Amino acid sequence: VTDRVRLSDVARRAGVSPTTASFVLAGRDDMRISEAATRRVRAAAAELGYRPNRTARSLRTQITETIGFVSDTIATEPFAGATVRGAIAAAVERNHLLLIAETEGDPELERRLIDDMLDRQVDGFLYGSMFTREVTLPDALDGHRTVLLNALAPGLAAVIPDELAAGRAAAEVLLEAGHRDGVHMVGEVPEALFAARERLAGITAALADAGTALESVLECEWAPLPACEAVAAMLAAGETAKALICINDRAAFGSLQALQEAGLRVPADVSIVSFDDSDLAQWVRPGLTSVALPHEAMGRAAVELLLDAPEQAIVKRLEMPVRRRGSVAAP
Amino acid sequence: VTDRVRLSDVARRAGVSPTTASFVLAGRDDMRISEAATRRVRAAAAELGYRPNRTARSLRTQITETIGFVSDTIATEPFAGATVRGAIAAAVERNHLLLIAETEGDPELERRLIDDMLDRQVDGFLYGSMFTREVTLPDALDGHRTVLLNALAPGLAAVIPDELAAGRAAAEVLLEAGHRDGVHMVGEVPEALFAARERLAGITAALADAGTALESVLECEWAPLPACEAVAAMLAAGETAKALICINDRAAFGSLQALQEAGLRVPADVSIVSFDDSDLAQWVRPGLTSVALPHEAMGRAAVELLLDAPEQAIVKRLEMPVRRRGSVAAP
DNA sequence: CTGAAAGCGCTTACAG
DNA sequence: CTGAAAGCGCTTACAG
Repeated sequence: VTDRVRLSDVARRAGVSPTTASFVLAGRDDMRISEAATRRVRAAAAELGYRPNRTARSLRTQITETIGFVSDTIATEPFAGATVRGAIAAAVERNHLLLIAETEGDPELERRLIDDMLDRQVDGFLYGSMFTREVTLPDALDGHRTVLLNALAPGLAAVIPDELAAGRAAAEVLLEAGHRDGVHMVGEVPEALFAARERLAGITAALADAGTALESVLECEWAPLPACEAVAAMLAAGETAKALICINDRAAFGSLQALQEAGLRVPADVSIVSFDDSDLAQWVRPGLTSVALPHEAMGRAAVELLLDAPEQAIVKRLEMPVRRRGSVAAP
Repeated sequence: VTDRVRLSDVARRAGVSPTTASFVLAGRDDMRISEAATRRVRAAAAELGYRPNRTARSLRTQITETIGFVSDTIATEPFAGATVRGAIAAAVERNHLLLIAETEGDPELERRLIDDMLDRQVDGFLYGSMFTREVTLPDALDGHRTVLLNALAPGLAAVIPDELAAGRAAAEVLLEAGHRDGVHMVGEVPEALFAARERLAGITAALADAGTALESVLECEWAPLPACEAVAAMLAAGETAKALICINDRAAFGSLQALQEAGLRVPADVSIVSFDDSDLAQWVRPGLTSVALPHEAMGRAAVELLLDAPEQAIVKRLEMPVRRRGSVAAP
């Protein structure tokens, strides 16, 4: 590596002081630098391929244009890599870079990672959670500009998916197709799970608005096998099902298997709507109509909130778009 | 935020010079600082909760303990988020942090991101690719310590999955179960695709060692529908299939559908082995025996290579472990 | 319109 | 055993 060009190199070549060179390069036209000097500095910088040493600049300005992204986990569904991608893209558009770390839910590791980022003088934090939930902000983040990502805490800026509206949307897809009776929900709804609670509330509200209600909620884990067993059991009990609202695509996948094994066709006999819009939703046949988590948009929105509205404790609820595929038909 | 404690604050409280405080905190026992001074500095630092300003330190030492992770894409299969996770974990274990960015395959954006990281004085780079492939190192990275991740270039350190051995392993799973005839491969093998080429080479070699060979290669895209159609067409043409080696789990998923529709059972009538070990492999029934991409291990290995063997152009081929499930049986 | 000087918070020869 | 001083590469009052 050849040594980096410094500001003093540019200044010397342009025949001005570092002060003047700095003013020109910073674009501070309030300093009334002469046309000639401006031109010479610009030319010198270009010829030498000058790039400012941001470490030095940051030491002086106290600004690093770097954001810390701290999350319990990064790679896993449903709080997926697309969130990271969205955050990175929004940051880069605003000339920032992201320092990323995973806490694995370990408070000690979390503390250390936040300190490590603070030592590197990050300008602010994105604090993320895999599942949407209420969190308490770590002490280490106290007093530092932070936006919660897929998490909520009193008095703090946050970005979450609008699960309530998503629940309504899922139910409305069925209502629009003409379904009123025999609508079951597949997947347990633990009180502690924000997404589940809100989805169910939205579903219930939309059905109530239409003067009807859920036939039943099949309590099972959010995975193919449990869902398959739950649906099979319901069918075996003689219940009629005309439509299933599955808590996620994996549960929908299992439900699909149960229906097939029972000789029921989707969507001719039973319609299915689910949540997440994971890859699975498009691989399965028929494709699943699914309400998507706006991962990328959430990452973007969090960065935008952090950078554009530094003082406000706004909670942004992002729309969860419905992806229509072939799993819904008239009853 | 209360102002950060500086080294000079610690020194004053301990009654020593910043020099002495720095030596103590840096653990430079070659400087023979007195027991008493050492104790006082340590106590003062602890009481004040001192943490060094890494920006200032970096400006002086030219070391940031920060690594730049540049990849064409980060969130997508098969070069998955687990790679990022592994890299982050290995970095944190070594007291480093990761600056992460995505180039989206755009050379201009790539150039800019690398420069942005260089401006922040990163100590080195991980340069990643979504698909394993030969790359040419961007000019901007010239002369900077770099490890390729899921990519190869002459004379450079790199971490890639051992696809050749993986191909052998897939074939051996079938051979061990007693398969010799009627083994087909599902999925096209473009010359440009390193993974495909090597997998096929490994399969071919293992079968040849056992004195047999692939019945055919079904050329189709690596997705459920194309694979389903290709397998259906083969069956319709009257070919007999006893085992399928599918280029990835999505192709295996499609193959499974085609077999089911043809009334063939897996694994009783036809065995299936595939690659990737994605979530799909465990959701499907029977579960797919699949050769896994060691994402997390690759991320870890790349960081370790970068930090522990800075001068060597080692190419690490990481083992792809076979995950055995229910899709293979004796013919 | 321009430059000399101070200072951001550290580390590290150097001198004693 | 310890400290005064220089310096990493910038930015920015301040003076002229």
